[in-house]
Amino acid sequence: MFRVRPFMERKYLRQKCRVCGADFWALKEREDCGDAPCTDYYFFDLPIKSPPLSVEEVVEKFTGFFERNGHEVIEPHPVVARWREDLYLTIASIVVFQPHVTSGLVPPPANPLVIAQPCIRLEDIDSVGYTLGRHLTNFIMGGHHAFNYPDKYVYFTDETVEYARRFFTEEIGVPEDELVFKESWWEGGGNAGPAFEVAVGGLEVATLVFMMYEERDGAYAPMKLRIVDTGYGIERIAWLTQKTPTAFHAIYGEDMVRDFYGLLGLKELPEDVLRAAIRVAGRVNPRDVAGLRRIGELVSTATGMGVDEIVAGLENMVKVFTLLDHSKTAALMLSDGVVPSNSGEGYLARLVLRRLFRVLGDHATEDAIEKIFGSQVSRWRKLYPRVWKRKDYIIEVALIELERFRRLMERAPLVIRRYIKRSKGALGVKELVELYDSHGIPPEMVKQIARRFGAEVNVPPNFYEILVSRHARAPIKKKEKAKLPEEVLKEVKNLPATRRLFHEDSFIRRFSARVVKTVGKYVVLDKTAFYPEGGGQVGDRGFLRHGEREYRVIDTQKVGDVIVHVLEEAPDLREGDEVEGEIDWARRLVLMRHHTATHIILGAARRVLGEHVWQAGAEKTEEKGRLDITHYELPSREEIRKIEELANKVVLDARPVRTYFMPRYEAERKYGFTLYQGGVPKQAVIRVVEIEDWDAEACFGTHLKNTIEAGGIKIVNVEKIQDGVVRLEYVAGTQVVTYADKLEEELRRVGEIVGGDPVKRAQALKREYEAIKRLLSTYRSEFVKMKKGELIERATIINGVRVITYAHEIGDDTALRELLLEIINEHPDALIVAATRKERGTLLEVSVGKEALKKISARDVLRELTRSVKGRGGGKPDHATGMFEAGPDELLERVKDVIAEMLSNEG
RNA sequence: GGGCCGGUAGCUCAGCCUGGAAGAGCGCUCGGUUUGCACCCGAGAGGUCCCGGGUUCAAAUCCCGGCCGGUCCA
Repeated sequence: MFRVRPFMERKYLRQKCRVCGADFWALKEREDCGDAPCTDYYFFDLPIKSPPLSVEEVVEKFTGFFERNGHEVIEPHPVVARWREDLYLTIASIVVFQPHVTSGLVPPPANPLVIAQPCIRLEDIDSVGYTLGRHLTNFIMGGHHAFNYPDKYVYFTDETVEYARRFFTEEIGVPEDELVFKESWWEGGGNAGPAFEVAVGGLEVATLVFMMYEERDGAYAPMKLRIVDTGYGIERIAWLTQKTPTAFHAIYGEDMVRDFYGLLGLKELPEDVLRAAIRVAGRVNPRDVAGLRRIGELVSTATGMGVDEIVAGLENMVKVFTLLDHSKTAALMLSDGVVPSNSGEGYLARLVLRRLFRVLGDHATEDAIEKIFGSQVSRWRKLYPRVWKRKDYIIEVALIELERFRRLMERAPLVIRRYIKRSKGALGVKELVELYDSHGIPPEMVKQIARRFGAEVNVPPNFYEILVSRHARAPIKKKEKAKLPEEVLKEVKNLPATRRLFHEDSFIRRFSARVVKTVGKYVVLDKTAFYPEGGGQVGDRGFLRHGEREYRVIDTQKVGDVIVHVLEEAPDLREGDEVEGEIDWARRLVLMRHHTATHIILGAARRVLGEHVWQAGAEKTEEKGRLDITHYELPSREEIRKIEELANKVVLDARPVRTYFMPRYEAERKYGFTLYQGGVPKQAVIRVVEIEDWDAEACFGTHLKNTIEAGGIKIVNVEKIQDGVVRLEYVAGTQVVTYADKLEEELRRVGEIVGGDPVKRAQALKREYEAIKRLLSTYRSEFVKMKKGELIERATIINGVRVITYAHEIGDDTALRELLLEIINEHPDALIVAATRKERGTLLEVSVGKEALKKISARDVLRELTRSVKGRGGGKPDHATGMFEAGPDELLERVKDVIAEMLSNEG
């Protein structure tokens, strides 16, 4: 496998690395495999012929070379992998072609092809900066791909290695002696295959993967396709040619690095120190906290600078590099329309932004944010015009997130104080984990703040491991539960595709068709106008008729390309029978209106709120349409009104609604990825629903032929269902009348109840309610004053205790409580028992004054009482309650006897 | 999509673990004091303890379900 033709022809030697033991190929004999960490970086010392190239120039060189060699250049895709259900971000160029192309379902847009794909990988986010540029969260992967089908071979290992050899030697001017191909094995995303890692002077510059296996039932099996999957590190190649001290200098340019140092008020290390550092940086294990220290020591011996000074300088450098890296990643994500939130790709965007704010620390001002993102969008204007175009959105969202972050930080001391109090001074690992996990406060900050409250905190070095172990892994992919019984699925799965009359003409309501199969009450026809549930549109209902018999269709579903009618009862039908179908047209028309309205509203929302608005879910029922969109705040009344206005304008414009079947890549080229609002179809040819000059989406559903048929659209509800996601609900056509009717009726009924104009009466009632509350409290205190005197007079003094019994009949518990409290406060020698009739019996409440407490306890009174009377009770010595079956008068008599007896025993 | 945390006066929160009569500070109103930018002193108003159910003699407190907010992880 690894003995490829170019190696044989050019007499490369297969050797073993003395350090890592890997097999590799090179022209000359050498000790190691030429890749960090087996060797230090030494590419600065190599005579590389290419002039210094910027990132943009490397992209041009790369795509140009492969274009000249028979590859078609493909435009890069967004960094947010909207076309994939199992990934949030584009982490490699091959991702663009997964899973449909790699599985063989869809042909590639060109073959072979070349692409310079911006990618985002957050796995190594903790290492950014520490490795002086080896780890980045965003990078451009130059990929040339060839897809070899069983009946169509393009090229494989020999040509791939030869292209790499020629690109690096001829285009970049790397001396061939220094080109090392290390044998390797690559696996990921369910695919695997042998690979070469290409290294120059310690720097890995490309990986050549030969994908030929796929995971099937836990083992690797040969794939139908054999795919050339290459990844050239565009930034690393730029670094190689520029020989700047770090990759960051090569990517962003000296000026921008200096500017970012300035933003943090920091100064850069001298160039010779940086050069000494980069030379050994390949050895650093970024997960090891002591890494920088070790570099410091190594560099100190080489340059004579103090270790502490070097380490401090390196730490500052890490901050600046993190800032550069994260702000570019965030800008890329936001420009692709990601809305920060607490789930999905929105969370990833928030994660990156928050790390950026933390690095900024006290420098995290509005001004700094504007400068940082302003300079990123300018820097990448040429390579990523769309980032430049979305500048305002990027900055607006970054500022909103900054504000959120600040609020979180303001809250932090309060939360930490609570935890200190709760855990009695010492914060343990459990508290630290909870503070981070539930409140987003990292342990370093906890430590700092806790010190102010005088609490010491020890952060375990493996804190993040502990954290990770707490989280059980869950698959990203949400499984859709089957709506049909298992045996039906099995029986129906392999039938020929049902002809979809509803796609030929969405206005067909009657048709005749032939029965293909029946399983119980499930019927498959050779063709049908019944729309099966999908794309958020519910399945059709109606009737199937056969001779004199009529069967009610209660739902329609699909299994692959087979459409299944769900009948109310098992029909008397056989294969080949001719049946007549009729769909519930009134219902279907409403569904079509709501479906087309959904596309209209989405278009309006994108225009009013911005292009980051993306469909996050939708449902169309008979009652209303529902559309969840990504947006960073609840739209204002004004914005909603504008969306509604715009939507109705589109309705009245009478724009044609057209549907086409189109090859996937053609549709993507024509309409962009906004096509995939409602999800990604699995076919090579997709169905596009286009509202003229307004909206185009890949959609399976049934639509009106013209927007005017929607009649009108009214948004009836707006709510935030999750951070970053807003739900719009709306009705169209006759449903608008139904809705208005309902509102009118409700308002009428409210008016009837309050007697008069609802708004005016409600205001008056509110005022009256407040007044009555005030009046009630006046009456209460009057009542208490009056009753108090009366009860004191009626008291019987037994053994120095003023015993009072009282049957409370007015049903005001608050008044009673005030009464009892006032009596025992004013007369400490009082003991009062109040009885109130309740649904479940009689509630006794016993209150005892301070003096009387020396002789008798309320709890004991109840305990004694329960010896002779049926009931239960308890409480404190000065206040107790109990529930009894007997009536108030009888109970009060009994309790008087009990108290008398208790007090005489006492005396 | 899942885990965790929170929801008590206009605001910030205590009380919840261990059930027993609704609390503090700020703000507000009134009175006193004071020419000093977080004045001071006194009095007062202000509550659906998120909602629903359960356990209990008794629930802000315990249990179950829901809603809302936050946060971490996919």
